[in-house]
Amino acid sequence: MDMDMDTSEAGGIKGGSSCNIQNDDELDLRRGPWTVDEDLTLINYIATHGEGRWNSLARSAGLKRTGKSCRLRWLNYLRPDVRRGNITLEEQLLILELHSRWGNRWSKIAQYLPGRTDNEIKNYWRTRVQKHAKQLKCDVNSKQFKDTMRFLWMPRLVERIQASAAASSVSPPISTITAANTPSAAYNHNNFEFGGATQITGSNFTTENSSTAASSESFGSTQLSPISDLTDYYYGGVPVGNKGNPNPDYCQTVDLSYSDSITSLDMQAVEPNNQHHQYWVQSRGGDSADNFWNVENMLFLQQQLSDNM
DNA sequence: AACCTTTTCAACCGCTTTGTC
DNA sequence: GGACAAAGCGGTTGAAAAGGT
Repeated sequence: MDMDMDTSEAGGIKGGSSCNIQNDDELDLRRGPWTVDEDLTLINYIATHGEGRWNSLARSAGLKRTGKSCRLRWLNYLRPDVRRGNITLEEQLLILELHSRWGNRWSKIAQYLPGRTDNEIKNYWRTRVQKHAKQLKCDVNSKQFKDTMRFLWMPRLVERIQASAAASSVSPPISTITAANTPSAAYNHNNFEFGGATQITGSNFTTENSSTAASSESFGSTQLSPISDLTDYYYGGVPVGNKGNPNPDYCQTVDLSYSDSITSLDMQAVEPNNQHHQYWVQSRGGDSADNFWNVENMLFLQQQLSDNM
């Protein structure tokens, strides 16, 4: 096992144990942040010999690191196809959807976000999503929070993706719409039923071969419709991820265009400077990609939570 | 400017799964 | 089928950066 391997190489189970430190010293194994020289050594070695067999790789390359540490450094940081930087709206949407299906299966989720590592997705979930749950004083795994994500957060993400696509004039053609199946209608104050069977057709998660209904139940870990590998993903007609080139033919497009039926609340949702109604939760780093929460929604959720207690 | 608090994320730990003999 | 090693995974930690006072 890796633990055993580490024990034999690094000399201990607990990193902070004196035994471990002693053996680390004996083996002169390094820990902590990687230096530029170490990075270059690892990159050059893998460029020549390929990756894998991490323990022998570490020794052969002359790195005073465990094989495990080398593997992690390569996969999470040095690999040439690692994408860095802010998680895009599309990626956020995909993470939310896939997490609703698979839970904390970070590596599985990462397979559908090319260039993103499981570690990065995990960190995103913990720092952003769990933060919101904490702000709302509910458990991140609670039905209330999951419903909030599906009925408020995800439709809002779709809107923002659409809005940004429209702003950049590269939005793909969208078929005609009806007011009833716009995401706006789905969480319109008048139509919204928290956790109930509200009309959410505008934000159904679709794949090339499925039309998974976005019921609140589907947000749990059960009743998951199978998702095929190598599938292009669309959420509400918005391509949110792919394992290859998006093919519009695969898209079971759900009408998403805005219409005159958009309510005042909906308009506020895409109007970032409305100080009166909006409480934009700023994230450090300036992405603002997770700023979907407004006072009304938070109060609404809190009301639901108190009603259910 | 200095200090304190909060947030982020790279790296680690330990457990499980997979592969090989 | 058992033993062992390697790889993979998810949870957690802690240093550094950023924000707040």
